[in-house]
Amino acid sequence: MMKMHIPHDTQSHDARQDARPFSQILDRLRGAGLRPTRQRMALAKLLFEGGDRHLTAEMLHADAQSANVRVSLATVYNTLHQFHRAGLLREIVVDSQRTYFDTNMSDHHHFYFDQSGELADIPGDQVEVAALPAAPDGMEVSRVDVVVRVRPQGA
Amino acid sequence: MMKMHIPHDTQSHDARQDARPFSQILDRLRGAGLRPTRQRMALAKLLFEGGDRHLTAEMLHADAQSANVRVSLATVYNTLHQFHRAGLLREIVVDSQRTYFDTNMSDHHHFYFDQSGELADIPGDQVEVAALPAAPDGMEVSRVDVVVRVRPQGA
DNA sequence: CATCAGATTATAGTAATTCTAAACTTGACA
DNA sequence: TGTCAAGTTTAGAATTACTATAATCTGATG
Repeated sequence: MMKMHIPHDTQSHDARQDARPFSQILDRLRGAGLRPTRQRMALAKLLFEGGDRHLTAEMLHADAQSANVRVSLATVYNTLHQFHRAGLLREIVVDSQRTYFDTNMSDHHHFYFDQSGELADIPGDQVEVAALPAAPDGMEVSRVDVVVRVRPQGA
Repeated sequence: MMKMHIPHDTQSHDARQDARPFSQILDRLRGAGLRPTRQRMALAKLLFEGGDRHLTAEMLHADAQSANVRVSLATVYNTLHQFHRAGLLREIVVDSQRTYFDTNMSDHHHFYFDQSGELADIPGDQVEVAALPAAPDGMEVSRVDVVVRVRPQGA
């Protein structure tokens, strides 16, 4: 594998292609007061080079291992939360006992497959919340999450 | 308090008034193949006599203690899940690490107060999901949950 | 009122996550 | 470029919310 010159979008970029997204991440990290360390940059690569992803800390940790990036699980947790605070990731709550992070920051909602625990994006324009109540006194809406739970037909 | 003959719906019932809601619960439990034991009936009383409530297992357990109902935490967990399966409670996922149950079974959505971890019902007609995508192949929608996350103004 | 499937309980176990404290990097500055 | 404080990482312990286990109890049925 990996021998032919196939044009693809996630692997084997040249330096030019990498430059744009990574300087963006670098800026974001610096802006958030986070040093661009080896671990953070490696995790960022794993997170943002693969298109839209939904993953848990354990999943990212496993990813890192298979990519021969040695990072502790504690660092994976820290990094996910830091990236979240820096506005690079979205946190999704669909399952108590498991926190998912979404690399897709655009306005959108989710399908949740109850049996498998998997998540899928619903493009933003396919869900429309037509009416919303006023936020309670002294409060403002920080986000509206719509989760469409699905199960195999007839289950 | 509690001295006048005010028509009310949740507290200080006489036996006649209790008969209706509790025979309903009794029927539901029997229908679900669950014996109406001392513990289950006591928890049902705590759950359904106080109007609409959002609570965790720990909260219900604490409630039971203060009402001098001795029930183990394990039984509280079992009972909440059984009531949920029997269609008496709704399970709400808004916070990884904490499962809430809602005694309000009508069609409605929720406000979630991020700082305090509290939940409030939004009446069904105040949220309107106007457009929904088709469920993925072979799947059917089991539920649509809308969570409006709020925070103190300016936070 | 004896039986026994079903219910309850204390306690141990588990999974996800967070904490801790020591060791290691990093970036700024001499 | 060497030094150092501040920021990071790490292994492992701790915590939290929940589930499993196995012994004991209960209550519907005959």
